Amino acid sequence: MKKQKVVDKIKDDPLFSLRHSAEHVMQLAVESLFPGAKKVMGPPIEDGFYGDFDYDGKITEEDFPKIEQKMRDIVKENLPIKMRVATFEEIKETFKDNPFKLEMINDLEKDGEKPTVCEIGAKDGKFYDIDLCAGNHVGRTGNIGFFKLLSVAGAYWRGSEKNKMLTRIYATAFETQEELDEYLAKMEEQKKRDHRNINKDLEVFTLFEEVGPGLPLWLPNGMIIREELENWGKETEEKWGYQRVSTPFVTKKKLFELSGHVSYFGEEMFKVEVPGEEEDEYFIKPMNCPFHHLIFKSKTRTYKDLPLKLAEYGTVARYENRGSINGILRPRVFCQNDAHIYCSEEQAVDVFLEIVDLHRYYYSTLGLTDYHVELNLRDPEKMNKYHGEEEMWQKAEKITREALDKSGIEYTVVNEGAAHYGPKMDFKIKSAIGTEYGISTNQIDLYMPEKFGLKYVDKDGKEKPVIVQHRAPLGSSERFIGFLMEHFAGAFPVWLSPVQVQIIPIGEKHLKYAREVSQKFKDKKIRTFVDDRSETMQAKIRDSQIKKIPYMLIVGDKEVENNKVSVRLRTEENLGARTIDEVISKVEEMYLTKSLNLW
RNA sequence: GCCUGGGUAGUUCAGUGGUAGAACGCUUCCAUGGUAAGGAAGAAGUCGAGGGUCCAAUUCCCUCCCCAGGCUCCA
Repeated sequence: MKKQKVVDKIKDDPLFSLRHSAEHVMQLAVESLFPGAKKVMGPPIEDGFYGDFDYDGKITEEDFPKIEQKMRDIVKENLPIKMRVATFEEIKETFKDNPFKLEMINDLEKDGEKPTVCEIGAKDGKFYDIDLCAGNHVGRTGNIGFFKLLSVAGAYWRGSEKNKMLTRIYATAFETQEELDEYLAKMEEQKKRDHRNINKDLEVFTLFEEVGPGLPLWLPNGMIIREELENWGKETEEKWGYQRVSTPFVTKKKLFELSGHVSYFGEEMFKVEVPGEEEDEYFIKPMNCPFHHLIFKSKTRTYKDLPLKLAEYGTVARYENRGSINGILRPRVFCQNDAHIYCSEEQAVDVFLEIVDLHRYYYSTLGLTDYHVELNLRDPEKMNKYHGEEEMWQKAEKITREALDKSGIEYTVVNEGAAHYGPKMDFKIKSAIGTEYGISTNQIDLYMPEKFGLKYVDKDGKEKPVIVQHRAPLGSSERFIGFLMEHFAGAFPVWLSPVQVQIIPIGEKHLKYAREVSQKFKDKKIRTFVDDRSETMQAKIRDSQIKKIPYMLIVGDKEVENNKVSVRLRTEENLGARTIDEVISKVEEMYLTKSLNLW
């Protein structure tokens, strides 16, 4: 289950009351079935609700049927659910054995809020219950609709790993059985779309325990996608005035101390043992930034050089949390579509605008339309974790906001996600099935020039440049391709398809002709294969469909005789017999224009 | 990292205190097909790794490794 937030607006949703009530019923059921289990809390979330319990024993998915049965029993009782204002005295007494509830009650009291409670059932009723609750309920337990428990998980109290871990049960509820079934079907679809599932048919990457977690090996198909994408990135950057550089993947600790990364990411860096150099610690680079700064510094730069755009497809290694590794979406080694832009303060807004345009170009080419920008500023409660002067930060924020406002792009402000050296502008993209991914991050940085002593010669003396730090519209090749696998459900556009044309000879006697046709496509650098297995045509078509190969060319007696090919698209469209030249020019056109269409 | 569940053939999975099965895939042979699975035979497994209990462990227990789903605030 994906992380979901409780948004204020869903409180108006009729499902909110229903799920909120269902959650209370779940609490009742769990408390009666597992003596000692204490409810802590449980809000509705976007797609359902969850309940957190303080319980020293184990609740597993095997227990779900009996919890659900108990819930149905409570539903049958059709008990009233009522809200009322309580006194702090009363509820402190009620929850005297529940330290988590008491903590919440104390917070309420501190904030000067009125404690409201909801009561389920009558005092002499079977399921009498009182709970601290902000309300919005359906009137009776009989109205909680159709529900299903989904999964059980551990969750830290208040999300901090220093706190006790509670048992969380995820569930969902809808007004009708049909809606519930529809939701469950959607979940199934999401699972099928998971890039790790798609990978089984597409053979993009593979993982080995002996290589290590989060360290994917790229298979030939994956490499085709990756190189097409990276070449596109390089060509585009060349057109947009970037210069390519390359920097070593191992470096002394010193460099990252200078950039301030060691104190923030020290634990997330891979250390390298270097015999005979004990006085210097070496690391595999977790980012490319400091190297690019040094390249800027490698000679005298003048205002005429600005904006200087240094680009690198740089492979970096980060020792990510074991639990957050996920296929190629979150590996430990990945290749960034990275670049740093050095410019004057006056140029900064325009440079930023150009970056927004670059994103627009990339995403519209790929047909990605559902995205927005998140502007991450400093967390006002943790101001001490950021480097640099207040004035510098304000300037950086002003530049970023001005650029975003001018660009007309939709953006939201988040007060906590800034990098330690500057505000962040992240692009969040939704895949075709609505899962949101943080793909690209872009930062403005007035701090590093100071740290690295970067200067350029202006008309009247030396000035500090502004750095647009780490801009990466295509993110990392790993995550981007993982995202695209889900987005396209494996059916990549022609230019990214590992095999673009599959030639399917009907019988063995058509093999020679099939190979001749294949060569004609290969001459045009179209990725073409002949399925020469001794299988039926139907089986070959089926296999090509599963691999989402865009074009299937069937050749049999008729085609050989007329010097044609029968074209079947992966959309199951049958275009009938066509001349080879027509097909080649069509495929070539779709390939070269990076079209999202097949014909 | 922490909680829960899992790890058996390339893949998906079944199964058992007496060292293993299916389907798909793969190889070979037969079949010469007309738009999503033709047939047969065969190869393929240190049952995640190490330790313990036992006459005997893939199965029971412990440790570790790997995989999956969760884990800010949000009554």
